[in-house]
Amino acid sequence: MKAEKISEVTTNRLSVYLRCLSELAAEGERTVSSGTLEKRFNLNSAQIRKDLANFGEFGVRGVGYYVESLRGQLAGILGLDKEHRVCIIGAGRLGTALADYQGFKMSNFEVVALFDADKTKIGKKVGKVKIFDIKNFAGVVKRDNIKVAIIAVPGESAQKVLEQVTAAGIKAVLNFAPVPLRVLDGVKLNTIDLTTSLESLSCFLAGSNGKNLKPISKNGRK
Amino acid sequence: MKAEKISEVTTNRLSVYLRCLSELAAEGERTVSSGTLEKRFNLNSAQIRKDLANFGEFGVRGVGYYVESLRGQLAGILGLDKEHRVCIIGAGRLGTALADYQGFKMSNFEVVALFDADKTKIGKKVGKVKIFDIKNFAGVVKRDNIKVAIIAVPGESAQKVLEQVTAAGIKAVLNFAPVPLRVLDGVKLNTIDLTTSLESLSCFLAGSNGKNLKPISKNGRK
DNA sequence: ACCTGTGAAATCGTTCACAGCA
DNA sequence: TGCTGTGAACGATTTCACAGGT
Repeated sequence: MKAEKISEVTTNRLSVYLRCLSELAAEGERTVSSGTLEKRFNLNSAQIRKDLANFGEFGVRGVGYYVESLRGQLAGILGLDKEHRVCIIGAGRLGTALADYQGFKMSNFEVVALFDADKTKIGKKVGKVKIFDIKNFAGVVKRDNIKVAIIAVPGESAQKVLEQVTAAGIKAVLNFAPVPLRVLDGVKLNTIDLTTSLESLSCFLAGSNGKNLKPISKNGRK
Repeated sequence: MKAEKISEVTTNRLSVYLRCLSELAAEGERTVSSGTLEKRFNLNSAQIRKDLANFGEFGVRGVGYYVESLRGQLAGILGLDKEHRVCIIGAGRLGTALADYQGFKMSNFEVVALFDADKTKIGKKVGKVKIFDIKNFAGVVKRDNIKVAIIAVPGESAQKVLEQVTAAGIKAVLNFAPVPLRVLDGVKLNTIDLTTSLESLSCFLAGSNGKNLKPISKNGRK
């Protein structure tokens, strides 16, 4: 094992492996080999082994991996053994839908606050989560020990909100605004860009990815 | 220009460039250089030029790119000049939130149907979009000329739904279920995996990515 | 026989650096 | 001079293939 930088694609796969293991555990499997994972979940077995080997020697030659044990290791590596307190900025459609999304529990995330600038929303609740004034952001973050922020505001305000978030000392941010954001060193920003995902489908349907590209000749304005 | 396979990361960036250009156009800029885009939106100028050069010679040496003209080219490449009719499968929280998400318009996507298996939901409407019985999937898809499907069902049913979707002839699918899915050749599947995005943040906070990895010694069971 | 862990090879993607055109 | 388009260098990631443990 090496003590080097692990790439993001690698850790993202760990997350996938963990879910596969949970499924196997639910079915009562005690051990699993990388080959079985390859066939069953169409992953690449060499890649699975390489990924895991970054963090230790979890497997047993001739046998495979012990499902429960590996599950625990992956949960630890991914930091899912501690609760993460999360806030959501933007109490619009997306923000409120996220606020009572049930899937957070699985990863030990707890949404504890919503923020908005709209006076008519402040003080209301979405499920159990109260909507606070964005002006009180830093105070609530400190008081409630919030470590993760989700940005669910329109693109125009995203950069400003991000700066507010990092100024309050938050180091992990999930962004849904479809704009390029600048972030300070030491802060982790993940963007989920629905627009790009959609346009990627559109591009596929238009055939612009595949082979046959028409040599669009010359630039527009002469 | 070459007539080769364009990678997904490349086309995803086109989508970003297009949004940057729209912003510049709104500000009245007539031309822009890759260097300006680099500084302003923190992109890499060489990469921008390479990406664009895959599709033609859009720039003018000594000048840069004509904003409006390039915008049109990119919209064409991404297939945004034609309307795409979309359905959403799963009328739960996520599905309904997506059904009246306003951002689809920007990319010329139109949500025309929701599907669910829950009898109590069928026939109701979310905004202007009617909820149909999933049993009538293929029929509605054909009748309404639907070309794109969004899967917003729980992980357990996602694979089955995907098979139904492809059986109905749909070739472009956006999936929100956090499970590995198998897809036929010729079908484009994009997955937006909220769980992985979150766990990536958690992993960062746990410090498992960075350098200092403890040499977790041996496999679990003895 | 089976399966992991891992160098080496192959592939893919990004950045550099500059020739050449406006 | 300013900027594009692009080969070449570099770096990262994936896959291969096999030595070695059980």
